[in-house]
Amino acid sequence: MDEKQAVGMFGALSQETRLKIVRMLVVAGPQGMAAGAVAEAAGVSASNVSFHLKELERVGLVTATRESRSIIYAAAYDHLAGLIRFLMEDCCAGRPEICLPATADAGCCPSPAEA
Amino acid sequence: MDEKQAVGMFGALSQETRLKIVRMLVVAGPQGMAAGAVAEAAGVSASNVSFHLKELERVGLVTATRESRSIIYAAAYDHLAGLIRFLMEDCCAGRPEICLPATADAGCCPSPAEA
DNA sequence: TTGATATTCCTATGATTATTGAAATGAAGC
DNA sequence: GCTTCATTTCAATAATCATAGGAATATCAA
Repeated sequence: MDEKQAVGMFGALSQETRLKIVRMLVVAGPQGMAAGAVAEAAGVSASNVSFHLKELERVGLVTATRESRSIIYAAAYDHLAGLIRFLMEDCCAGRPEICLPATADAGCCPSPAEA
Repeated sequence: MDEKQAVGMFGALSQETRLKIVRMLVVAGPQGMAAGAVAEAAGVSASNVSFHLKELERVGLVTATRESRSIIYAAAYDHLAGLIRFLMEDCCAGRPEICLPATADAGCCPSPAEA
């Protein structure tokens, strides 16, 4: 992950519809959702969701695979992880006590206490 | 953290200079850096760094405190953590094995293996 | 107060981006 | 081959944002 990639990804996430889409796909899991289902769930037009999905795919936040008539979009978990890692890189050099709460408890990571 | 806040934060991070600044401040730790030092390190003009620092402060990614003649900017670790949590929210509902790598190993979080 | 330093405000300009609807493409079933 | 369905492309418009330089403000030292 380099700076330009990260800027592109953050830019993709800095738009209400796209952020909503990514969060939906993150919840949807690896099986993903069809473009039409995304459009309906997000409440936007087909052409508009296509526009945004393409942008998300361009920056690497989602993947697209054709499945019969539909195109299935799924969150690119590895790239999401890379983005977070990039943002917090070297945060903890010498000071894990500061950055642990910022990274560890992202909703599912077992905290040091329970681990 | 609501959607609009998150969109604002991602928007703030979607600009090369601002992303560079945030990453510098994340590394700098809670003591932060003076605006002038940030400008020099980022290689941009004083007015430009002021513009970007203000935007970062507006969305809550950095904090500003006056210290004599200088204004010290520091990363808002709690809000950064909130942003990451918001993005990955409910990712792991039922599937921690998918989302753990995306959140746990953000550069400093002890992996389950070492914990 | 005067001078020096640090930061911010103001104004203008150029560039990028979101949105829409209609038309076009690609895939599947009859 | 024709029809239907899902998605994408195209063109035009409106809105937002980055950058620069110069003026203005605030703090400290002498």
